[in-house]
Amino acid sequence: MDDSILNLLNPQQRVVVTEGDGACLVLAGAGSGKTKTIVHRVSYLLSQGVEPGDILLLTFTNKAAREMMERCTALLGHASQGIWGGTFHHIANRILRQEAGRVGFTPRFTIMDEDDKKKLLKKSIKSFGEPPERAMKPEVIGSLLSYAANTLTPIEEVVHMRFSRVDQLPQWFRDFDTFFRARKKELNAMDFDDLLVYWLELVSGESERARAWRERFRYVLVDEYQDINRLQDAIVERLASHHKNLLVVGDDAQSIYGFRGADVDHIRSFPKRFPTARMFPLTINYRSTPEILGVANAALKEHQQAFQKELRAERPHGVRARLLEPLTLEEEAQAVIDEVRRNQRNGISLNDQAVLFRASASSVTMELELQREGIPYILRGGMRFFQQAHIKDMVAAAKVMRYWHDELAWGRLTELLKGVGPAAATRIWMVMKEVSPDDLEEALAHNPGVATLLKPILRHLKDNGTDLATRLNEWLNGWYRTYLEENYDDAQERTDDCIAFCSFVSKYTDTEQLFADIALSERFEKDATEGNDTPRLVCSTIHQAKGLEWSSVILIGLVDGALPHYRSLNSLLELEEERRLLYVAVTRAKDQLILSSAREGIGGQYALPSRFIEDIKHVIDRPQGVDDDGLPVIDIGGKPLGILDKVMLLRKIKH
DNA sequence: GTTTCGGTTCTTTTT
DNA sequence: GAACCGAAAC
Repeated sequence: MDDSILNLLNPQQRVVVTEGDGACLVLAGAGSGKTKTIVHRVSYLLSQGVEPGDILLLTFTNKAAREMMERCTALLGHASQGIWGGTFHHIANRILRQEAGRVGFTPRFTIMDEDDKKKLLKKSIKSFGEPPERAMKPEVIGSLLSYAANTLTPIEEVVHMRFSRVDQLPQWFRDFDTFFRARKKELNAMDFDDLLVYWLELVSGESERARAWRERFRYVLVDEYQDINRLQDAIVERLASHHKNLLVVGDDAQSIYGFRGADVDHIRSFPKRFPTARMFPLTINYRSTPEILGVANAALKEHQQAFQKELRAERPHGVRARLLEPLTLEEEAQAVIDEVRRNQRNGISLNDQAVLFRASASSVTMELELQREGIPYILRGGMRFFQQAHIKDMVAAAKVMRYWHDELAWGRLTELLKGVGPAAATRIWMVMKEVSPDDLEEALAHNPGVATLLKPILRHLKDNGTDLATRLNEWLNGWYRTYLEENYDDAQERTDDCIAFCSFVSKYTDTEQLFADIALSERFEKDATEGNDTPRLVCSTIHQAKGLEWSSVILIGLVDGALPHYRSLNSLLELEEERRLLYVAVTRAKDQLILSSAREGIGGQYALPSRFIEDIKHVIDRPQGVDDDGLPVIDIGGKPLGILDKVMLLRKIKH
């Protein structure tokens, strides 16, 4: 390897790059050049003669995966081709497409998103029988099953811990789990958890293939390791069990995926589980000003950390972080826009600014105001393109056109028809599943009822020799557009989305890849942002912002109920995770950090300033003229006012 | 037995 | 908005 490249690294980073063999735990604080170090490690391995195909890079979110692979390409050019890199789910999909037969699926298995899974769960519960002794929503049942899968805990145990007094429930869950698994195999459909569950199955045991996969990757590197759950950890451990080169990088202060089974304990216990493991701290922060780091450190002051690491600021001093305390959400949006505009005047491009929030709902008002003011933005998080009902209808049509025998897709499509509900949809599927497109005529002749119902859409679904995108277009113009017009008042926008979807489809020659990319939301966002170089303000959830950085970061919705989220308030563990979310948000900022805490919460409720403000108030500037409740100072003489009095008074003043 | 319609309630975070 | 529930309509 060229020494000049090594010289771009600090001594802490360099030692990871050149001595990262065996089991290694890199404790990388926010902004300490974590991704840079991984990418250079890869570069170093290649320079030592390691084949690209022998390296596996794993992360958790699409964004982080894309960032990592892009930086590999930037540093290594075409030499990076052949490296296995992506999210756990992405790599699982890639491997399972080759090996599906070994775990009871065919290579064309479909991937269900949360909605599909919920629907199937509901239907399965109906046919299997409700849980005894207690009514339970399908979501709850689903999340218990998912938790069990992701933590490698027997479902009975999970249920027993959660509902200790009900003694038939664990048994019911065990049987239902078996039933549901079988049902998914019957449908040839996997949910997100299954991708990991079957990947683990594939690499476990003593079969020839399992052993081959365990020997497949000489070097396994995992980024954001603090977000790993037990299932993923088991996969990683197996994959590295032969060559034993496992390098994990993470920061226990940034663990924010507890809700999907992630447990900081994995990173904290890494040295115990791999006794030969070496630890490498990366403690120099290159990203943020000392002022911003000060806020980050203050936010974590009360937080229990296993690995104490004093993050050192490398950059010179900048401006102090500021807190805005507007009354309403409109005022908050307006204040944010003022800041954004001021930054633009000071030469900070929209590209280098971000508005972050805890929950997508917090962004609604923000979005409206941005639109009104004509500020270009991209929204990350919340309802994604492929999750919208009309796009899912298009996908279902595509699946029927392509695969024909797809029960879920048929169900979705037929229920769009007038006079078809769940019952008729099942009847139609019973006919279609026995029939191939060729002998369709005959089957329909035997089932005139079904034939009548299907008449409006059938001719669009039959193969006519043209490519998928063209056929989707015909289906859209021939029938679906009319359906949208009859059912939605925003039919035009939805139609436009469908047209965009058709052009997306036309870029693929490999349909399986197309459907996988849709299910894993891989390519679309990249696609949507390509070829459009207008600078845009990023509006993102904190989760989606992880690993990214901007010159200016504005965190909105810093109120109790949003951050920390009200559903986390009664669990100490979850509250800690909320605190880490604040830490992640703060450490995204390079030069300027603005926090905003409006008195109006989601749904017009009165909102208190976030309890976390208490911990950071000495390192931020609070606005003048605001009292401890975050409200404008009101003095009407006489005795001090309580919060409620003040709110009532302010309402009056406002109107 | 089914579908449709109208009113009600809620809306964390990601793969 | 959109998912859900109960009641009316087919």
